[in-house]
Amino acid sequence: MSKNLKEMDVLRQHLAKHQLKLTRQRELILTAFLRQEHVTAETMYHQLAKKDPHLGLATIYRTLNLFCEAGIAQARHFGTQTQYDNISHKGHHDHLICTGCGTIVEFENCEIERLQEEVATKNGFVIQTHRLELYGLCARCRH
Amino acid sequence: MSKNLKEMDVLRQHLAKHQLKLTRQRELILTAFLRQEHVTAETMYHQLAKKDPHLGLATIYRTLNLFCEAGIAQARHFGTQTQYDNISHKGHHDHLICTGCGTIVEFENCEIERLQEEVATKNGFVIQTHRLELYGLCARCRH
DNA sequence: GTTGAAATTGATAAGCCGTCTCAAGATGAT
DNA sequence: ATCATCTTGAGACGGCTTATCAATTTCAAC
Repeated sequence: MSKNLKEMDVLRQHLAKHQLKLTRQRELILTAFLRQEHVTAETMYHQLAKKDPHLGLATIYRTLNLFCEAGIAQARHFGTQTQYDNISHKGHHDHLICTGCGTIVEFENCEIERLQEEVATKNGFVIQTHRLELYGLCARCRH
Repeated sequence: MSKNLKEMDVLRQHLAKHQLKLTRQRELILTAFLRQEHVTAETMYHQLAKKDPHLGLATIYRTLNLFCEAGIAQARHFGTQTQYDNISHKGHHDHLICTGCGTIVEFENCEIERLQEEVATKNGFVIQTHRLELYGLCARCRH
């Protein structure tokens, strides 16, 4: 629970700094968001329909984008949809994707991350986020 | 020119294997495509409007997707649009992307490639292709 | 605790990108 | 040259996201 409080404080500070207000909806969406690694606006819409049937889809989009600006979430385009990643879940953001059956295996490799930083620095960049996807055939699909 | 011939052969083989036909439009689009590292359908549409004012946007989308299936191009979602990358530019298919100004710096890092293979093998995968994008701010946009 | 200016919400319209549809035209095996 | 088949172009369509706007909520100042 202390973890959620931390994120809530980040949000509160961001709101204060930009003259925005803390609403019931924003609290509700943040709490639900922090329970998962990555979501789409649509999935949150369905998840939260039980708790608040009147919560609008537009509000969810607006709020998730707000989280991105506050540095709590990170948007990522996956296929045709936008995934919102929970930044506090470090690691496991890279994907091995089987082109045969569609299986997705998440992995993390510190050495690769380190080399990425190295490349960025060499080019004068400061990395905010990254995306690494390896496409291939899993053991089963190779037969 | 020998390089273009090679890609044209790859396309020809793919077409033959799938009972598809080599059309004037496909040749035109391939030639223009091979001159660049990455394009969007929209930019090609404008570029080619001079050579063939009647070339439709749908045809460009269809053809670029065909190139992906033939292994000549690779689709990548950037922001709200889809970028089609020229795969024949070996060694420069990884990207550093500035979230400020949109600048794209291409790079290659053998060590990262090696580690990717390692991760894949460890998980029973054989890599066919991959995608690595580092998002951040370039030196200029950081001020 | 009231008040009131300013921000937020929900519902829906609008927008954007990419795909689908289909009649007209091009291709290429025979 | 023929003709079955594939392709094209133009616009309609569809999914995802953002914009619009009247009604509501928040919160700082009384």
